[in-house]
Amino acid sequence: MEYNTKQIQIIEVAERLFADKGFAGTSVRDIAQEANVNVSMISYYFGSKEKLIEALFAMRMGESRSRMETLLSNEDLIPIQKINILIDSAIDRLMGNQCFHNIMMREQLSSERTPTISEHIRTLKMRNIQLMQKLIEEGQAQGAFRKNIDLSLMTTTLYGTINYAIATQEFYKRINGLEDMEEAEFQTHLRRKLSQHLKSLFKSTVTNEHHNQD
Amino acid sequence: MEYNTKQIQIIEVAERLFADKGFAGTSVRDIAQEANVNVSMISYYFGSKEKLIEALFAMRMGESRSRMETLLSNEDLIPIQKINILIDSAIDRLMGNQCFHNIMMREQLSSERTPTISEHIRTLKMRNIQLMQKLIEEGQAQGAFRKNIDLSLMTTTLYGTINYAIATQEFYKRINGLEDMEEAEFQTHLRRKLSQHLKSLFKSTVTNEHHNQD
Amino acid sequence: MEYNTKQIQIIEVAERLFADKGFAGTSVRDIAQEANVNVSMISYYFGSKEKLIEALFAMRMGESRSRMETLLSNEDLIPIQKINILIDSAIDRLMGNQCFHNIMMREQLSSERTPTISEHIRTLKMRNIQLMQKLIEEGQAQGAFRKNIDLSLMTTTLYGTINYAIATQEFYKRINGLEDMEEAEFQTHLRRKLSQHLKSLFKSTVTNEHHNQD
Amino acid sequence: MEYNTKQIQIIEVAERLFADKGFAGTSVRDIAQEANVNVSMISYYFGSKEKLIEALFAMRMGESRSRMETLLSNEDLIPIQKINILIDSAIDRLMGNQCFHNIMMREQLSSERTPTISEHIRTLKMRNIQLMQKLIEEGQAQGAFRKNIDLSLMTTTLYGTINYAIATQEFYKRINGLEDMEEAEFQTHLRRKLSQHLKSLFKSTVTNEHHNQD
DNA sequence: CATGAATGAGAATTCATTCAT
DNA sequence: AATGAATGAATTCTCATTCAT
Repeated sequence: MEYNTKQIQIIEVAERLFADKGFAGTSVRDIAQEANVNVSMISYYFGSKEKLIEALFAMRMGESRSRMETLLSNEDLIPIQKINILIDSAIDRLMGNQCFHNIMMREQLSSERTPTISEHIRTLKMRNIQLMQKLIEEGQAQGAFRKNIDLSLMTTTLYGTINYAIATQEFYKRINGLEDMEEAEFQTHLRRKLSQHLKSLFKSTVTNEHHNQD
Repeated sequence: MEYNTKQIQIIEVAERLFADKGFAGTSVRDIAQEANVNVSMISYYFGSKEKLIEALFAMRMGESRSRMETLLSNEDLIPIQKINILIDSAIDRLMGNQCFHNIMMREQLSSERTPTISEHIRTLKMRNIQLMQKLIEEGQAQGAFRKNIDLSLMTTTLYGTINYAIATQEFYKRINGLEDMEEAEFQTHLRRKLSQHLKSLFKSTVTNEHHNQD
Repeated sequence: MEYNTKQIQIIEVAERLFADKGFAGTSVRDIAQEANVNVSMISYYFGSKEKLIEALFAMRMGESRSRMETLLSNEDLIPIQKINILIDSAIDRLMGNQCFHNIMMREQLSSERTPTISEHIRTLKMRNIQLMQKLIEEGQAQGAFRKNIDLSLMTTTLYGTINYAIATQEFYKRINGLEDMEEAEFQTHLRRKLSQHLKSLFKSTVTNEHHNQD
Repeated sequence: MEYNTKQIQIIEVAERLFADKGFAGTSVRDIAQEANVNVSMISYYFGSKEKLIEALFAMRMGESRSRMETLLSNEDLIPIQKINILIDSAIDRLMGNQCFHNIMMREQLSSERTPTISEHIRTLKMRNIQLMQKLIEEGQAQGAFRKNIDLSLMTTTLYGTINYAIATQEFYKRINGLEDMEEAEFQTHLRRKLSQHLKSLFKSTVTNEHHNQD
C-alpha cells in the first residue's frame, strides 16, 4: 500500500497524537486540525479512524527491517559483539520512533486489539525473538554463552528496559538532575547510558565467564 | 478517604475496564453497567470520571507499603538476599495488581496526566528507587557489590522487565507453548520464571565477582 | 401560612439566588448548600422548587401593606405631598427588597408564569395603580392636578424608572464616577437621587401649573 | 460575522425562547425543535449555547445604529423636537424588538453576565446616554432647557418606562379594557400612548418654562 | 477527486425528586 | 420530623461518519 503526501501527513500527525493521548483519547477532529486537512478526509482516505491506525502500523512496519540482518551475518564478529549490535539496534529503533513504540506499547496493554494490529505486533515480536535466538544459539554453539538462558525473558528485559526508560524519561531527567540539558543532547545521553547498561547486563548474564548459576 | 462497599465495587470495575480499554476508551456507562449501578452514581460518588480514577489511585496507593521495609532492615540478610527480596516483592506487587499497574503504565505513556495522579506515580517511583539505592549502597559498603552501578537504569530494568512481561504474557504463552496451561498455574509459572531471571540478572550484574567492566 | 426558622432561611437564600441567577438558573442544590440544609429539605418543606418560589411570593406579599394607607388618609397633606409620599414609599419598597423585586421583574418578563405568582403580581400592581388613582383623583378634585393624566403610564414610569435604576445601578455608578463609594452610602445616594428625580418629574407633569398640553 | 439562513433561523427562534423562558430556562433541544434543526446543529454552528446568545447579541447590535444620528444632526429642529425624535426612536427600537430587549433586560437583572454580552450592553447604554447628553446640552446652550437635569436618571426614566410598559402590557390591556383589541392594533395604540406620555413628561421636565425646582 | 454541511448516537454530568429509615 | 442515599430524566456537547455536490 502506497500513501500520498497528504495521507502520510495525516498518519504522522495521528501517530504523534495517538502517542500523546491514546487512540480513544484522540478525536479525528484533533488529527484533521493539526494536519490542516478537512475532517472528512480521514474517512475518505482511510475509511475510518480504526483503519487509520492500521495504516499507521502498515506504514511503520514496512519500513524497518533488513539493514540489521546483513550486519549480523558478518562472520568476523564474535557472539557478544553481535549481541551488542542487536542492543544498539533495538535502542535506535525504539528511541528513534518513540511515538510509534509508545502506541505499540499501549496496544499491548489493551485487550481490545484490532486483529490486523495484533498480527503486526506478533510478527514484529516474533522477528525480534528469533533474531535473539539465532545470536544466542550461535554463541552457545561457539561455547561463548552459557547454556541455560531464558530466551523470551532476555528479550523481555531488552525491550522492557528500553520501553520503560522511554516512558519514564522525564523522571529519569529529574532523578539525575538533567532537567536543563538540551533535549537532543539528553536523547543522546540516554541512548548511550542505555547502551552501556544493557550491554553490561547482557555480557554478565549470557557469557560463560565465571558465571555461577543460582 | 474511606470508601463504602458500593464505591469500592465501582472502583474495582473501573480499574479493570481502564486497564482493558484505557481511561478515554472506557465510558462511565460501561462502568456503571458492569458494576450494576446507576450511571449517575459515578458522578454522585466521585464527582466525575476524572475524580474516579484519582480515587482509584488514592485507594491503591494507600494499600501497599511497609511490609517490605521491615524485611529489609533484617541484619541477618546479606546484600544479594535483600536484592532478591526486593525483586520478589516487585514481582508480587506488579503481578498481583496487574490491572492497576497496567493503568499506571498507561498514565506514564501519556502526556495528559492529571497532576494528582502524576504526583502519586512520582511518589511511588521515588520510593522504589530509594529502596533500591539503599540496598545497593549497603552492598557496596560491604564490598559485595561493584561500584559503578547505574541505579536508575537497574530500577528501570527491574520494573521494565516485569511490566513488559505482564503486557506480553499472551505472547509469552504462545512462544513457550503454554496456551493450555490453567490461568492460575500460568501466573505462578510466570512469577517463578521472572524471579529466577531477574535474580540471575541482578546477581551477575551487581555482584563484584570477577566482573570486568567494558 | 406560617414558616418556621429553617423554612424562612431557605426562602431567603432562594430569594437571593433567584434574583442573581434566575429561577431556572438556580438549582435546589445551590439553595440547599447556601442555606446549609439537606437537598431533600426543599421538597420536604415546600413540595417542589416551583412551590418554593410560590412560598417566597406568599411570604413577601404578606409583609408590606398597610403602613402607607394610613399615611395617605391624613387630611392635612396636600395632593402633591401625598404623591411624594407615594414615590418615596415605592422607592423604599423596591430598593429595600431589591432581590424580591428583581424576581418579580423577571416573572413579568416571562410567559411561563405560575398562576399563583401571576395572581400575586396582578394583585400588587392593582393595589399600586389604585392607590395612584386615588391620589390623582383627589388632586384633580381639588384642582391641583391637571385633568388628562395617563394613570397607568404614570404608574409605569414610577415603577419602571425605579426598577430600571436598580437593574442598572452598576452602570449608574460607573457613569457618575461613584465606583469607590461605600455600598451602603451609594444605596442612600441613589435613593435620594431617585426621590428628587421622580418628585420633580411628577410635579412638573401632574400639577396644573402653566402646563400646556401637546 | 455573517450568518447563513439556517443560522439566522436558529438565532431568531432562540431569541423568542430566551425572551419567553430565559436563557437557563430554554434548552438547546427546545430551540432545535422549534427551529426544525438537529440538536447538534447549535453546537455545530455556534459552538455552544453560550456562544449562541452571544451571536444573537452580535447580530442585533450590528443592526440598529446610524439612521437616527443623521436625523438629529438636522439643524432646523429645535431642541424639544430632537428630544421627541429620540423618544420615538427609543419606543420604535424597543417595541420593534421586544424579544431582544426582554433578553437584554434579563441580562441586566443577572449577576452572571457573559463578558461579551456585558460589553455589548454597556456599549449600547453608553451610546444611548451620550445621545441624550448631546441633545440636552444643545437645549441648555440655546437656553431652551433648564440647567439641573439629571442626565442618567432621565435616560433611566425613558428606557425604564418603555421596558416596563412592554413587560406589563398584558396588565395594561386589562386595566384599560383593551383585551379584545387586535394585537397589531394594540401595539400601535401602546406606542402612541407611550409616545404622548413620554413627550409630555420630558417636555414638562426639561424645558425651562415656568419650572420651579423643589 | 475532494470537501463543507449535516447528523444521530453517545459522551459526561446535573437535575429535582423520591424513598427507606 | 428529618435526612442521606439513590435515581431516572434531561442537560449540553462531542463524536465518527455520511452525504450531496
